[in-house]
Amino acid sequence: MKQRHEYILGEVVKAYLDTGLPVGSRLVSEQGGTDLSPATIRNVMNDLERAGLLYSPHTSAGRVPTDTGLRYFVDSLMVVDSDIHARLDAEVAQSLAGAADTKGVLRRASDELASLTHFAGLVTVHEKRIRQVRSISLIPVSSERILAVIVSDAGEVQNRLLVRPPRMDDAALALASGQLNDLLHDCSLAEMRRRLIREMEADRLKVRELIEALKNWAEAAETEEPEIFVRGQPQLLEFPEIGMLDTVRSLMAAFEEKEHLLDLVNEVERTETGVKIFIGREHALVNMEQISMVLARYRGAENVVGTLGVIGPRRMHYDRVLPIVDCTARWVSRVLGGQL
Amino acid sequence: MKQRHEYILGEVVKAYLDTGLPVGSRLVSEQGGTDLSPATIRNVMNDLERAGLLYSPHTSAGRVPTDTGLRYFVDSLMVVDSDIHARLDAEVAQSLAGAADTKGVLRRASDELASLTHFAGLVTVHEKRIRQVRSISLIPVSSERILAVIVSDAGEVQNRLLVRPPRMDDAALALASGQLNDLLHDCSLAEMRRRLIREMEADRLKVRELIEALKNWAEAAETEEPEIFVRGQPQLLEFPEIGMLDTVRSLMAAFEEKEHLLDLVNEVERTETGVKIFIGREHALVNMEQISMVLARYRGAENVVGTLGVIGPRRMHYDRVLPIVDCTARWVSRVLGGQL
DNA sequence: AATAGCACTCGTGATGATAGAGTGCCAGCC
DNA sequence: GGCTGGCACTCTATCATCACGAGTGCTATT
Repeated sequence: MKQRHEYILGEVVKAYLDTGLPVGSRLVSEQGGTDLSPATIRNVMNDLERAGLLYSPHTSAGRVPTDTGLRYFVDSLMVVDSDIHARLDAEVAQSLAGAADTKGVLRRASDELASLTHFAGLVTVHEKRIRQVRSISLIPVSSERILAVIVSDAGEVQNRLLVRPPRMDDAALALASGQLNDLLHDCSLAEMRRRLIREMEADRLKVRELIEALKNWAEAAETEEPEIFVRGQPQLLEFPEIGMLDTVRSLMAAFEEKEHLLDLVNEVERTETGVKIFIGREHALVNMEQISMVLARYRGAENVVGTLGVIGPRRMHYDRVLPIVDCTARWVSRVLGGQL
Repeated sequence: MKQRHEYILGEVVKAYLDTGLPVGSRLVSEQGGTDLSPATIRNVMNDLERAGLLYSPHTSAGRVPTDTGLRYFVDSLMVVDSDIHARLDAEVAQSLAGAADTKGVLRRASDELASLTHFAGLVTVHEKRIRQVRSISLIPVSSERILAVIVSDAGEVQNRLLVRPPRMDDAALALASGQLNDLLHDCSLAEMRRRLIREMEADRLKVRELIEALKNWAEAAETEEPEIFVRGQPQLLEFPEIGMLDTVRSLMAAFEEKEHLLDLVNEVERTETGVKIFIGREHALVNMEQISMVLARYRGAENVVGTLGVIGPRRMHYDRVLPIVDCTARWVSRVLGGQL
């Protein structure tokens, strides 16, 4: 592509990102650091339109970059201000430092993404499920309740209050706890369920209710919903192109039915590390052609991994958002890696 | 109020609930079980308007019930179909039965509220915070991690993975666990924090890092966010009176900043048990004049209490929604009371 | 007391004219 | 040959106008 064409594409994109409106040849001629006449620019824009990088909503509107146009801009033309990283770093670090636990870190991360970008911040967690049981213990809580705690090989913990079987004192409980631990040590949830059923049939452990409860738990844990933290949705409505009723509906639906979002987000998973940008139709979410996403993976210690990023209008300033997402992902990884 | 006036108010309200549009005298005259002429009805409607129960958006539109008009309808005119309870009961019970734990029950409840009413279902949890520590225990997890578990006097459990101090074997851990338990047994979170600080200063327990971590935890737990489950928000957008941009924005903001919602919801708390209805401006949420809420308390065992209900358009069929909320609250209470 | 009729008001939707923005193309200029 | 100024053209957004329909309030009538 000729240098002039690149230059003009860049100018059109920049103007579009600022205003969200179609940009005409005159504007480019006047604002840009060039002294080309509108007519010349029109010719170039015509070429760009034929190449599929721009398009006109109608005859006498200016041009708007297509998804491919924006993509070209992001991939080849955009320069990310490197100074920004330094300023961001402190801000993000401070915000995450105050968090108490993993959940808190992720919540704050989504908060921070939202407030830095003024779009919606999104953090998802994958792989948190217990795949392999490392240990299980039963702890007395009161005369009527006991607490069961399962720790996975990934260090993830789940616990639940259970009803204490009648006539089971603390000693018996400790014994049962040991037995259970021997039985279930290092097996998967499915295996755990199977073994518990076998035990129930054999009625070896005498505490049928307890085992039943554990079995139900194992079943439930397998089908648990993935978690997702979203902040700043209302901010999106400020953008008229998103304020369309259909878009809002789809957006809310997407956040509520997390599956679609997660499918998409999994793609980032498969990509190399780094930030991945989806522009307009590049994600396949319907009614969300006006929406872009900037996502990155993070990876804490203990197999806590996931995706975080920003959902905003197609016309966001990718050069500012990209370092924000990148920086946040790095810090989340660092904080989680250090603390958990 | 004269019987005829009540009758006509009722007809207007019913028609309004169906269509959401202003209703004129002719419509009432034709649909209703009366043979009064439109002119007569106009006179009555005029009286009702002066009484503040109806109002006209403009000269030649029909009448719309005011908040007070709807309130009068709900309090005095509405008859709740009692058959509905029986059908609901089975449905709700079945839906909640499948849930694995408290959180699951609440999530399903909000789901069920949303799908039964086609509005947004809302479930909040109060009083789940730990006020008084009943017991604390440290459990070995791996050579590098230990699990700290705090059980409150309300039976609520919180746990957290901590880094195991170097050179602390399982025996030392058990010892420390006992000591801590003696120290912190039956004290409030604030008190727990104070004692831990004192211990740190005296350096009596030798495991400074551990205590520090616990202290941080106590601080974080005090400021923890209340939980809230919302489902079915997108369904609200189907109603044109809610599809207004301002309303949507306020709605999303309200769900995101839970404080306002919770303030409101706390009012239900103070009321006697039963279902409480907020119509339009009766709640003080700005930009949400077109929105009503139907809320009820639930109360499980172990001090798990909260509020649940429905957020929908002002023109909802209160006679159908009311039993749904009521029934759900009862079942949530029952299920949580039985299982926890 | 209820009704019928009528004049009046107001919002809605269609129509048409106008101004403005921006293009495409052509002829001329460097 | 590439760039530019000029011009005709197209399309949209906006506004005023108009007719229509809906519904009311009032008054005369039964």
